[in-house]
Amino acid sequence: MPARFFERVYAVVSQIPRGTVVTYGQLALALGNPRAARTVGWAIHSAPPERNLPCHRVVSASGALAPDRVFGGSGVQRAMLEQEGVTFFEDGRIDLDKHLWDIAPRSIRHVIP
DNA sequence: GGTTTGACCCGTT
DNA sequence: CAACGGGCCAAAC
Repeated sequence: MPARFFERVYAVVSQIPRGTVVTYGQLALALGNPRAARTVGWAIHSAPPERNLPCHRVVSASGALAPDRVFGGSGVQRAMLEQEGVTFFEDGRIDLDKHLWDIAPRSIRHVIP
């Protein structure tokens, strides 16, 4: 029985290194469903807090962060990322060229379909 | 079972 | 450049 989709999302998210970020679409692609970016977003949104996943390291394809309400305040997610060394453009978007994580198939092979 | 819901993505306007 | 619309998929109801 293959792990449920959400579980596979969590498995990959848990391996995102400090100081790097991943996009929803990138995650979906890595899991074999290039068009499931939306579902990935929902999965992360409903991730159980006790798993301590670095969900602040998941961003949109344009480098934009999640709405403020998600992390309970304006600038919260950005502060966490900056603490890890992630840099931003003046318009508030992440510098993806610098910090986007290259998902190595080796590091997620256990969740690849 | 069908319907609804999302922290999306991309092309088009 | 910003806004809009359609497509997409998995879980919850």
